Amino acid sequence: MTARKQKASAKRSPTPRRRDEEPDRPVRTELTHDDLLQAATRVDPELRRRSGLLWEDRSRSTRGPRAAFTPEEVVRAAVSLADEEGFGAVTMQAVSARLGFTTMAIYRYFPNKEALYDAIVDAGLGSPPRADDPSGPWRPAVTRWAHAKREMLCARPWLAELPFVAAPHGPNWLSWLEALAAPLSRTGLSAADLGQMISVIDGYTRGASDTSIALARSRARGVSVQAWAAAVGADLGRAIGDPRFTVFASILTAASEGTARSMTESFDFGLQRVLDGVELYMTAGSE
Amino acid sequence: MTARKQKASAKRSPTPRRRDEEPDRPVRTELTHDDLLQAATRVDPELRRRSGLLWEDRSRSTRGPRAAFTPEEVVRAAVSLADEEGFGAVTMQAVSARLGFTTMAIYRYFPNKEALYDAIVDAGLGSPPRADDPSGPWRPAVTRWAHAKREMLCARPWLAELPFVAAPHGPNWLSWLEALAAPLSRTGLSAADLGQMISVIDGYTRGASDTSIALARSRARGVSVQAWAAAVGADLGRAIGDPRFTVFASILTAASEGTARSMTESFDFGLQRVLDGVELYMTAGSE
DNA sequence: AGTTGTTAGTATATGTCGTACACAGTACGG
DNA sequence: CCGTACTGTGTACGACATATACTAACAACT
Repeated sequence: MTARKQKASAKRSPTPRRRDEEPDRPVRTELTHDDLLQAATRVDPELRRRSGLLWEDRSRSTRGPRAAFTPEEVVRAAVSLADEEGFGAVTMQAVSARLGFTTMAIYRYFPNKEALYDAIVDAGLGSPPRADDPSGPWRPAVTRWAHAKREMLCARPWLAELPFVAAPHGPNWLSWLEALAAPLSRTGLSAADLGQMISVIDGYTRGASDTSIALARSRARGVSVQAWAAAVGADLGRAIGDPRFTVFASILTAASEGTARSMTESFDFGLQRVLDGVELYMTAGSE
Repeated sequence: MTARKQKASAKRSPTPRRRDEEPDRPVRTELTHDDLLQAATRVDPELRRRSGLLWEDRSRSTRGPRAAFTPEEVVRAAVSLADEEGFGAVTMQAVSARLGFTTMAIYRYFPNKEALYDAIVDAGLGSPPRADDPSGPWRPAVTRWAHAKREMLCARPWLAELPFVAAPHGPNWLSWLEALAAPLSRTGLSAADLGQMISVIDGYTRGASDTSIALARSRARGVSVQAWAAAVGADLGRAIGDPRFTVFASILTAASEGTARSMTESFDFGLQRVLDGVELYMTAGSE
């Protein structure tokens, strides 16, 4: 009955969960880049395995029957499933059914659903666009990068449904970072500052795309743009007239009668403000 | 068979996809603020109900037996469950068990899990910090807001696991926006520009907190900081030596020997760049 | 006070999902 | 040409969301 979950709620026992090699070291909130690389030597075996599945060549032994399909086919099937029916539709059964095999067949290739998800995420990210001018000015290149990333996220709105920072980072994830780092590095900023700027630009791109992503996700589920806007608008509209949200309400009503910007224009406007800030730091630092 | 699994909530109608009042209107990608408010009049009934559950007073009729608990208690139990054991532990069974009732009892208060999640998200957001100086300069106030929001997200890392832009926005969600809008409005920017700046700052805050959130989430699951850093570092470390990621690898190695910034410092550094951009636009526009 | 209808929590059942485990067939390497 | 490592399959189980039918409480109207 309910006794089983009783255990879960009462389990704040002396050993909370997983054990690590350093048992009672005080937890530090602050973390430096140094820590990051220092610690990379001793890796949690579970996460190492997940990461390995993403990066290492998985060539199978020549013994036994020939494999009927490849991990890539599994991932392809899963990605198209997510594209067509949303991320929630990606179940082990649905993926295997699409391939024409039993559910358990997938487990020969991926130890569990998590591992499959890791692969799906990296595949879903795809490759960043080629840099058209590898020595041109940084700012238009970065602008193109941000728009491309936003478009990619809108095209695959299910990507934003999972916390992919926590997951192992695959080749495509790194490729996107590299594609941003390359033009930025032409600014002559220090390595430390470059890392910062990457996180500023990537952070804005990801965060400011949220509304567009949500819209794209709803549309993928068959909700019309009108219905979606109605739902969001109705929520925001509750601010109007409520004494707790006077400032926000005034923005809302004023904005509705002013010149309306499209979402892409909004994104670009914000991006240019962010890049202004980056540029200001560069010029102020160099002179 | 490709299991026809819609989102569980949308599966009752004979037609798989949800129908809207405007059946075949061509889908428009671009959306203006105007559309948003225009359309808010005709609201999708399902979403309206979810939104109503968050906003409207749910007083029950006086007939029948007295209620043994309130929706607030359910939400409180669910939030503490998420805090303690992660968002994945929030199941209908676990929540009800924690309250000491049967699973189905919750369905008297929330029509389904989605509706409960809506409430949990808004409760998890909590209230934004009180503005200490309602007429002081905008920039420190906005800085405090961003840090507060980041801290809130790190304290409840499970909030970032769900796409809460798509969900109905509750009172707390609007409160956070209001708390950011208030100091920003003192800049004298136009309403349209204010809306933009809100999305810039909120977008950066949300996006740039990702790494910290992921760290917090791992820690909440009992993974030590060292193990987490090891996993992330091991992935990033794969860039080093790989000809595809030369620029990024050089940033990585150079940064590791330079002065290390803490994550909070990094966040603030980026935030100040963003605010520089905002400020630049203000001053450039006004003079 | 007795009746009645609404409502609250419960019991039970069904279908989906992830995944453990044992199996039977396959083909390489000895 | 046989053993063995590996293949996909069949079956089973427990967690989970939720529909449906129930029992009992209790206010309102006789």
